[in-house]
Amino acid sequence: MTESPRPLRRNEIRAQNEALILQAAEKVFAEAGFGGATMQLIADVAGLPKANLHYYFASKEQLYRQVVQTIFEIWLAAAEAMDGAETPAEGIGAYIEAKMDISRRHPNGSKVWASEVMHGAPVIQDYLETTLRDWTRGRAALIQRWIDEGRMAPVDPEHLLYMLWATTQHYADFNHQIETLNGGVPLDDAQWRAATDSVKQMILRGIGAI
Amino acid sequence: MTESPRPLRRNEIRAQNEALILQAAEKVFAEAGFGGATMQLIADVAGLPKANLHYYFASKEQLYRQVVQTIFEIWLAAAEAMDGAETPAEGIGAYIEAKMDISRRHPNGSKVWASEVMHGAPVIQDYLETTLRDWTRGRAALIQRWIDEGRMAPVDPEHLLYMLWATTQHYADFNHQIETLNGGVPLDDAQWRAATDSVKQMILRGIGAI
DNA sequence: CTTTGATCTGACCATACGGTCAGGAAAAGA
DNA sequence: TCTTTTCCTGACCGTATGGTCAGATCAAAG
Repeated sequence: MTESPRPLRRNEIRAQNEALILQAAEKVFAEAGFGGATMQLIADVAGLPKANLHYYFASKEQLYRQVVQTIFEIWLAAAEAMDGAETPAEGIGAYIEAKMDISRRHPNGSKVWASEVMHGAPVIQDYLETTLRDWTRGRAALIQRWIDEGRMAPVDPEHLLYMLWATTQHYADFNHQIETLNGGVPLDDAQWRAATDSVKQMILRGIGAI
Repeated sequence: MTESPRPLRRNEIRAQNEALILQAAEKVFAEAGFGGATMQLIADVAGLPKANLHYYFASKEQLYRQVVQTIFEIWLAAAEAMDGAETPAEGIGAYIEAKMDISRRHPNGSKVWASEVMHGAPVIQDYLETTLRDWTRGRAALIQRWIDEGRMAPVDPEHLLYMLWATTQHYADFNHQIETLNGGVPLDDAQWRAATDSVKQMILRGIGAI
């Protein structure tokens, strides 16, 4: 569509094409699943010949792995919203805000992750056992500290985390269902604001943080 | 494995084989997705020759459709737990119990449904637009009535329903992740009880029902 | 027993898929 | 300019897939 006529430098070419392919792959993997996605379709979406994909990514699986990895890193970065906070209302509220924002901006990434985990995490099992486990333990400890300090109700920190993940990611993974129930149109700005506020209100009150 | 040596009657043969195939299909579709599932694998899991599947089900898509339909009906039946109730705590509490129980007993069905919706509901779009929409409106009205009667906090009924779906189904759809974080073993009876209680407590308190 | 219609299945087919490769085009370096 | 390296791609390949079909098998009706 909008092709830059300027000749590209070597570095730019590689960076641009890899980004183009990853973007197309995220979309196709999200819409069709790993098994249903085809390299040909990804190539078409990216606007490149199929053989060109295999120049940058050795195999379908390797391309998929990169897509999943990218999403995971986005989520990890969002978790920092929880850290600097003094109170649970602040920390968990900011985390909900950040995760709802990701659900809106990266619904496809969220879907690819969900699909991967649902199928038994064949590709990112090591991440679950290392990075995610450590992350979870750290945050559970933080929540437990808040509980011990009497700043919130004595809930099970692990199940609270599951609720946070489930609820926020639902707006990405099930956005088609939500859209259908919304009269066939996506949530607009005000509705996303309302959704985020609803989630924050219900969860924060549910854990006695407000 | 446990084959009944007794000769089967005609009706029994059909009913038994269809059930066998549907059960195998649910498992394979859940583990591999629609695109990744193969009729050969479903046949192997069912212990039947592949050609026999096509005797009972005309196509892979038709078999898939039946699997999705079955799950949907299970969920609809569970919704009745919400109806007879007097108070929100009773009604929503019973609904959470029922949905958590389904997540434990039918994790594969839940995954197939999630996968179908994530991929844009190509097969069950009509269900979303008719049955599910009507169901949602009915329950939202019921919740609104409770709010108007001052029995619970004024939350947005629709977002409450999303939270209920998201949280309960998370224990089925992401059971692999939960299992990994649980030291690699599935939740036992006590842990399922604790999970259900946690969810009930947080949500019911979150909506001011207790 | 004979007939009938449902059940079953090995062998087969057309297609689509992931992946390869030889060789051309283009940019960077000398 | 000439050489080298990277980038690009049409054509091709082996394999696996969903689906078909003719004919065997078997329960039940007459």
